[in-house]
Amino acid sequence: MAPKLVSTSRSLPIALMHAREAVMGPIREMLGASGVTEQQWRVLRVLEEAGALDASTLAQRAALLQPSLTRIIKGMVAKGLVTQVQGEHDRRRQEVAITDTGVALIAANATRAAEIAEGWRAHLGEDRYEALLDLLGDLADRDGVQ
Amino acid sequence: MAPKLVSTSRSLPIALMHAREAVMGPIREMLGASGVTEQQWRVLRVLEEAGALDASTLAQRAALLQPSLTRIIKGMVAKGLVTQVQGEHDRRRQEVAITDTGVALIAANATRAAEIAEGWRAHLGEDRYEALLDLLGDLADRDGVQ
DNA sequence: TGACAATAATTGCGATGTTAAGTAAATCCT
DNA sequence: AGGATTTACTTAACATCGCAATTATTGTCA
Repeated sequence: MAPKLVSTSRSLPIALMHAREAVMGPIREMLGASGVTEQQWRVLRVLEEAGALDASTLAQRAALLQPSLTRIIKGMVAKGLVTQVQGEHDRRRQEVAITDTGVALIAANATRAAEIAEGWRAHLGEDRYEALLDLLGDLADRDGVQ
Repeated sequence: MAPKLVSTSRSLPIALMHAREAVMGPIREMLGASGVTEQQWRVLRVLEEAGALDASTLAQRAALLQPSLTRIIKGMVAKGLVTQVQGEHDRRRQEVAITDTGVALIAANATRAAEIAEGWRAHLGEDRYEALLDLLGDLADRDGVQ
């Protein structure tokens, strides 16, 4: 017979969706004023941290699919937030880099972003907050297995 | 000056996205064969567990937005997976219920779904798996605050 | 070298996410 | 009673997701 499935309230996918919903709320509120989406924000954050990246690596680190990134970058180039140049050695690659405008947008939101992150940390407590990030990392590391 | 933001690898939103990506992979693979999306699967799981629900409650429990649910239900009614009837007392409400076909679809995937869930539990370990669900629940409970 | 495979990115399509506006029904309030 | 609010859902518009197919470029190897 069919096994009994766990309660939906203890289902990992549903719990992740609910958590994401709660976490993204304040972020979207913050970003709305700057006219960037949460995806564009992730792209900016990754690029500012890592420097110029090819599209594949950028997509992976920003948790975006390649096709989505292609379209997102197009909009960001138009807004002057990033640049996109063809790779020299490998002309298949598209090197994406953040612009001064993009850096300025991050700076303009850094205070609020830090406040929001601190709010979560305070809500869960330092130790549990770090433990959560570790656990989520362990899930992501298992990507593709099974 | 602008505060320094945490590394993107320790960013809660990005960690959640990566975890979701990893967790959903095997599920989508499983559901693809049945011709249902992960969202439709969540709707079925919630309805089978809770019985008939109005659209708002269903959307909340399945972690879907109302507009998305409206469209998803339309497709599911067409496929015979759920029924949708106007509320008797309150005719604004739409009562959604799972059909025998929907129950059968869950049963057909229950074994594989249980295997996948067990894989995560084994990967993290019982205690850490439960702790993760608790932590995600705490995040979701904070929805709206701040 | 030249067909073939592999890689990086783009494009197309249908479904969903997100916000805002619209519609219908119930509730409030004097 | 009845006009203003609130509530539940739907529709609309646009961006993104997720998958598949395509294009352009590079790498492989007989």
